[in-house]
Amino acid sequence: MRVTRRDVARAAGVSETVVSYVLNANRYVDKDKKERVLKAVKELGYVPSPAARALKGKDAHHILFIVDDIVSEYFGSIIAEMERLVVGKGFLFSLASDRGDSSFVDTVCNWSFDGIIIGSATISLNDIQRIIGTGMPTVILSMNEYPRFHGTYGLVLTGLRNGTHEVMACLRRRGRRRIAFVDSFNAAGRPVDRSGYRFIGYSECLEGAGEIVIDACVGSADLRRKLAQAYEASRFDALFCRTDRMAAESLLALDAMGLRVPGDISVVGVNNSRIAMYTKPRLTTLAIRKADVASATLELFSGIKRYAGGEVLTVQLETDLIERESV
Amino acid sequence: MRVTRRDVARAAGVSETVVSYVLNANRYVDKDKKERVLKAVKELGYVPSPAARALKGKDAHHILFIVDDIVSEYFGSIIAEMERLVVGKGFLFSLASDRGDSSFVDTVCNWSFDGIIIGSATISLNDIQRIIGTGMPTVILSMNEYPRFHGTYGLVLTGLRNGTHEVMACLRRRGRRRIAFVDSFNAAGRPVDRSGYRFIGYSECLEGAGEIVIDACVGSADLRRKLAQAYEASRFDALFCRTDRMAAESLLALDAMGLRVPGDISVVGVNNSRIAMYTKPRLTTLAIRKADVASATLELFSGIKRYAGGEVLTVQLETDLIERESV
DNA sequence: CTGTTAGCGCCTTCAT
DNA sequence: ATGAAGGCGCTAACAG
Repeated sequence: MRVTRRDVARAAGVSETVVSYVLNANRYVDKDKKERVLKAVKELGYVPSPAARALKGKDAHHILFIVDDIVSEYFGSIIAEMERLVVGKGFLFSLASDRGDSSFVDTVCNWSFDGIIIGSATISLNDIQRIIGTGMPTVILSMNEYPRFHGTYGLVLTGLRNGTHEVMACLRRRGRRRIAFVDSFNAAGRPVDRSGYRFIGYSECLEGAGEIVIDACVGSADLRRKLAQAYEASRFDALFCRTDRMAAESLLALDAMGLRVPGDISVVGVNNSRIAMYTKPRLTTLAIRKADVASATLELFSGIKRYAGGEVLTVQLETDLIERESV
Repeated sequence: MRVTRRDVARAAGVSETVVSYVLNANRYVDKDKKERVLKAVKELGYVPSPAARALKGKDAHHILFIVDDIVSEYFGSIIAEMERLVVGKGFLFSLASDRGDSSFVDTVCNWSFDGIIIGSATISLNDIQRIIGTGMPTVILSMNEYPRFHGTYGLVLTGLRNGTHEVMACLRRRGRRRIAFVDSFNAAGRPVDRSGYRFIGYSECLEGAGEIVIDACVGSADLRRKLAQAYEASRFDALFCRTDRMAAESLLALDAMGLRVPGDISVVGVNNSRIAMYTKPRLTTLAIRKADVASATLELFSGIKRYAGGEVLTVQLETDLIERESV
């Protein structure tokens, strides 16, 4: 059955308090007793109940990741990296997808997390503020330009803006001048978010050329239609796509339109996801350094706990442009 | 700050106990008071602390998913489905990847989950038994033939075995006779697991033809080499791959070998993941009904809580063969 | 150096 | 129909 501190205490022949002291290493404990405790802990496989710890306001070894697309492997790989970094320490990672309904924030606020990662581009500013307001260490994986929130929190700038500059430069080097921006699928089919770093980076590199934007499409058919339309109107010679998935979809669409990649058109995606390896031609893609994101985030969590003066701790990361066959 | 039951009680002008009674609906409470409580709850955005509930052994609204490959979108889509089913009820989904070290099981056992899903093919039988032994509702997403564990638990048979029969039949209809089985990547490069339903289904349909097996490869280069070798030896005319990813990798390898798909060789994957849409040719794939997996799992959780007589509750699901261009 | 004690927020008898 | 009180497992003063 469940093994509690009491069991350990009995097995080691000490009082329950001593067990706590040993495990939290916050009191000097007799060498001998200490060893007995450690031994008992190991033998019984004792792990302090996170629920009880949480109740006392202590670390719960619990990290929450708020995402907008659970299926995206982007989040999965970051979690995998973080897990690697804390393996053996008994951490638990949870996922919450914000599906527009703010009520999930109530839920979030009543758990105790050691860290909350906001990796969703669609979560409302108000909800972000509420989450930061709980006092739980929060870091924003910033894909967008955000206002300054109130309180202490972390900001990981993944480098998409500069990375996009690189993409654009690469495209230029290949002689591309009429570069279009392709947004992600979105059930609502709304216009591209101009505060996203990808788009900002894109528009900063237009060098006088007019912007060509394919707003969020509802599905493959819609994309196909809009792409054809845009080609008719603008004769674009390159596509910078918000994600690899969109780049892959675009590849299909272009193929259907009889356009050759990279012969006629260059295509670039973002994320270096598995998909990018298997398309034909293989995708050139802007890779976020996921391992860096993971370690930076973890460090920010402890940083936030130390300084709580209301400042925002920022980490700026680099990206890597992975050139494959599609440019 | 954090809003507790006490705040609600004060706001509604009742005692804390009444608040509990209203929320748990396990006592008759005066209509009027009840409404005041509900109103206060809504206004304050009160959510009972899961930590405190867990400590009392109540539902924690917390579900754990144990996986072997976090990056795989398979698990992500099942979680997404489950989330849809319980949206608004304040559920939290957590991920644990078993990385061979059993110590994570100690951790798992000391949390309180309302449900634990075992979706890992590599977790040890011993660990599974320990998890079931905690008494927390456990369901196994069964990709393999498993022994009978001790205790009450759920088993979701995703239908891979019959599904594989369909795949083989489809391949036969296309005139394929020398069908090879391609295992997943695996750092250890070990031989294919013959207790997996995919392999079982495969070997049941050999009809006298000898089996052709590509054991787990360490990476793309390894796969390429083994595939070439196997082709030399057996002149296979079809590949049934453990996952879409392996099918995609195989496509690349075959292309490098100068073999045409589906002209010379047919290729089939499993999972209907996004990848399958973007390869060239597009992948024929065996789709697991993820939405059914999600709902069956949730139902099993409540089933397990009701009957606790030591039986195993089983659900048998169907699959769908999605025929695209690669066969 | 170690044990005793008072909660953390909640649920559940037990009284009323 | 409702309130008081004990305790889930743990931590952190507070006394020895």
